[in-house]
Amino acid sequence: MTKRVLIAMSGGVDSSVTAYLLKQRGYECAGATMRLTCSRSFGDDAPGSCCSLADLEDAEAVCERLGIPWQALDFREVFSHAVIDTFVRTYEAGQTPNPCIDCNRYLKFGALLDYARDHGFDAVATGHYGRIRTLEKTLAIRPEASGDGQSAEVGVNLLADIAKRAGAASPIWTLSCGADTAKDQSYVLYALDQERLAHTLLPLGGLIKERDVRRIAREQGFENAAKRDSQGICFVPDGDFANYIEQRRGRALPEGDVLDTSGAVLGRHRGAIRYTIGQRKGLGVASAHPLYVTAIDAAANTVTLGTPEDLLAHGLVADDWLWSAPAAIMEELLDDAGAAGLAVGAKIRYHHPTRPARLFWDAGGMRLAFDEPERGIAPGQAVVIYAGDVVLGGGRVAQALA
RNA sequence: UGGGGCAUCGUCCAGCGGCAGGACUCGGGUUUUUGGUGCCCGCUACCUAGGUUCGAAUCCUAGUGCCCCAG
Repeated sequence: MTKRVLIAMSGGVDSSVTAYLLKQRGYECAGATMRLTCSRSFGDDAPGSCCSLADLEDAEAVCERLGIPWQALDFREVFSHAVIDTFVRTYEAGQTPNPCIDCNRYLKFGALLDYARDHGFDAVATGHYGRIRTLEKTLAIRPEASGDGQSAEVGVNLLADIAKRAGAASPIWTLSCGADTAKDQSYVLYALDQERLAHTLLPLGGLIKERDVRRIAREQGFENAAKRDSQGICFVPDGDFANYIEQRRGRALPEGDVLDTSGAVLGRHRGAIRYTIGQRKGLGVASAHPLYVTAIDAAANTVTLGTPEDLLAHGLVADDWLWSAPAAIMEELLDDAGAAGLAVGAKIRYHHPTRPARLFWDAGGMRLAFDEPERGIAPGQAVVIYAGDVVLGGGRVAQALA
């Protein structure tokens, strides 16, 4: 029986090629474009936002060209609550949010996936650069998998262990890095659990964007073949998120003191939300050496600056943890690992190397201890753990540990 | 107001007779479906007035300001 797939169409190149590839493979396809922001009339957003009129037209045009149905879905309310509110609240708490993570979790693989399954679709597809396979297949192709030495080795053992513990039960799904290492998006997809992975297709995972995807788009005559990659926060097209938050709150952010690590006042800041841990630019404080934001105290409304050394941390506590790998097995593995911790690779931010670490299951949440100290661990950001290039799960950084 | 020291980019320092150099800040760019990091490019300065010299930020004199020690 032909599988029915709902494709999340942003109007960009990636999702367009996604639709084309699935059509080629014989899926029964339909395209959907989510309307996410609260512009006054449908699609009057500035260029660069998620659902400008031009983007909607691009998505519709591609579907028309492919001969598949297209629809726009109004998800503004979910987006506002699940993504924007969290974004604002996190900043106000002195932390640094990653709205794309929430958007994937609650929109693309949340509301959209729910909608799809409610409407007779078997799966949702997106243009993300990540690969979903069965664990069996992942283990089979393991030898040629690239990796960063040690953690890749660790990964093989872990994955084999998971397979062993799972026995011959229902298939286990793995989420791996995209083949295009420059575009890999596995980090922002860690909220895809087994259930969601079973109903998700990422046909671009094995392709290289500039080499393959754009070529296919050109060959198919897609208008958006040369369209720029999206970047920045889609609901803040001009990138001035501090101003966005001020607008949304209806008042200016209070000024506060900029301190050094001893507590001495170095200057003033125009709102603590303008800063993030590890930030160097825009501090307005001159010294013999560059200074970085090492702490943000929302309650005291202060920003503390220090040296690169002050940014080093050996571990972190994460909350809001989600397993991409089978949860029961992962928890069993953690229990068995005990005080030694579970050896994994950990990524504390997007576009950052995976670093060897040990994972512990503490009372309050997950704790990670890095083999070598990490720089600039920012609360609010996602930490994603890997076995080799396979995503095991992730959470939200609650606190860095010295 | 006795003695000593210092006055150079917005900030901190280098240059001590031959076209003023760096770091930090700031601005721009690049990278990036978060923020940040990184990388590239750029910006602005010799306290004032005389003098010595072919030539002075650099030497001399005076002035002004600041600092330290003696009070």
